[in-house]
Amino acid sequence: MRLSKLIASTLREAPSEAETPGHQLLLRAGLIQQLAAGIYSFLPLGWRAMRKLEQVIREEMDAIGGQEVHMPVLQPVELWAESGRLETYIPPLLIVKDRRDRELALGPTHEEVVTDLFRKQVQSYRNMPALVYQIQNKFRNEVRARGGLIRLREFIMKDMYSFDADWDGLDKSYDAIFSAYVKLFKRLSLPAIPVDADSGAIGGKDSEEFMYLTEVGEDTVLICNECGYAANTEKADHRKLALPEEALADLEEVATPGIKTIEALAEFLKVGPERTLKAVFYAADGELVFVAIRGDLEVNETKLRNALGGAELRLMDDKEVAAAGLVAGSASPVGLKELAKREVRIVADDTVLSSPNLVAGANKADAHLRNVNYERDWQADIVTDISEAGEGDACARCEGGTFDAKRGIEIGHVFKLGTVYTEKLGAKFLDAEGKQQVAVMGCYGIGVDRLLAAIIEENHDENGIVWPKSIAPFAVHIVALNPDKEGVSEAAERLYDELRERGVDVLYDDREESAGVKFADADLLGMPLRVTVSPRNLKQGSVEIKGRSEADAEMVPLSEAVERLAGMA
RNA sequence: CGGGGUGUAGCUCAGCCAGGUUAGAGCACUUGUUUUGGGAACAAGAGGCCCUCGGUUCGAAUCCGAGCACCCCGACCA
Repeated sequence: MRLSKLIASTLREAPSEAETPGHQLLLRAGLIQQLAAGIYSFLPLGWRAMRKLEQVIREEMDAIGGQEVHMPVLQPVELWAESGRLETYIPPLLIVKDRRDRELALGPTHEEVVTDLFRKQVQSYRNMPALVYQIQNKFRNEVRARGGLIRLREFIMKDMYSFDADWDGLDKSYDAIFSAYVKLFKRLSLPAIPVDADSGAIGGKDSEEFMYLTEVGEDTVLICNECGYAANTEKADHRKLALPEEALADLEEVATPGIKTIEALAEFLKVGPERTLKAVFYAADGELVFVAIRGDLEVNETKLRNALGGAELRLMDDKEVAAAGLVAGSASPVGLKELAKREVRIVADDTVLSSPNLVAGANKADAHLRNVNYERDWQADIVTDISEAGEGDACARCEGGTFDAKRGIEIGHVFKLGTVYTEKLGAKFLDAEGKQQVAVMGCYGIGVDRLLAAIIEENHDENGIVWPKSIAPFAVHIVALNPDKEGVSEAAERLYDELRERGVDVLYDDREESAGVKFADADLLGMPLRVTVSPRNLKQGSVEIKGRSEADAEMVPLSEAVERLAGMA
């Protein structure tokens, strides 16, 4: 490719929309162009990198027996009704109507479609495990796009699905794909670590995310400084402070004028926040949910959502709380259901079971209750772990370890789905005994655009991108200085042609630009090898070869240049 | 959806508060001359529905109202 003909130009200044170094480089190097929030075009260089990246992913998926397919973007909503996700999938599906008013969802993921494919194609255990994957555009009705390619509304995903004859088989498939991911990220020069994760709207049991740790990440990962246990905050198990056992004391109302927060309450009554009961109100699909949690803990909305069966959650504001006949600053589960003007569900964190004599609200302003005890004074509809772990909290997986918090980008996610979809959609096969069985499923995603963004975030310096060889848009970048002088242009053209004949991907800077501009662009674009052809070098019968990450260049005789470069590329 | 911010040339921004000639700069782009090893110099040019709609006014990029878009923080996820 001749740089003079490239339909994208480099930018000296990054558009103001970009904040992270990676996003700025993506725009400055002319790899992508935004069309709308979370929707981007890939320009020639960006698309070449994407295609190479896809190819590396394909090789790793094929290596473990993956079979590439291509499934439709348009998915009949009836299929989603069959799996039960038409109502529960959050955010809601993007749905278009065809000319006969039939509703089609733009696929945000393909569990339903692939399960349908499997049930129609595979009838025997002999064809299993079945590993199918595709690399394809996904559409999500995201609440908020973010960070360039980090969070998109339309994006490219590599999604693989495994179908096994039994649960042991699923474990094996999962492990094989897990290992393939480890290998893949290593090959891409990207340090990514697996962490425990919630399975969210996809469903299923075990699930791990591959995180690239970076300050610009949007997820928070907790890592135990003792045992190494790593988990997304939405999933992390922490050891909550245990309170000493004590005899239950009598309920007692105390005046707490103007006290509305746990902090103020603890201060006012001279007790630790762990001796208080915090009340938080949520609207869960319109239903009023009262969450009771010890004052020293925070609500983990993912855990809460799971406890409520996947409802869409929203914190209620004080007005809504008041409209329900309750007092936001002094709410209490004691006598709550009698007082509330509408149906209310009470969800309690499991710490309430072992935390005696707490201070809770009195359901009226300026008053609280002492010695509130679960069971005796109030009961919840659901009692489970709904508290969020944070930095410094004790790890539940070992003795003595505490969590460090890190930011990360989730570039891959693997799930053991089990039989959630295969049962609903009737994906059955015959086993060795001729008995009908339901297939056991797993799914494994990689966000390809996001992966590209992470690779750039990880592989750049102050001058630009430093492409890993495996996905660089071009292997060699020829810089011709003073192309109109002393045979420079001829030598550069010949090098360009001969390298291409050898199958090397070459970018050729044939523009009439000053040396400074050309070198700066070469650094910005970041191809692994730079060859400088100039009058000065040609006088010695040489060209200059420099690796993008090397400090110094090497003079190589012109006659050997093609051979050398072809060997290095 | 809640909170914060921004919309003026391809990009970065000034002008707006205190309304008043043909709306500016730098970068990028075109032409010419001179340069030529780390974002050159000079000269000449092209390029703007000042986000949209409505209002106030003799007159609106500027003031007022509504809307839209984009960015950031939270809920969603690859």
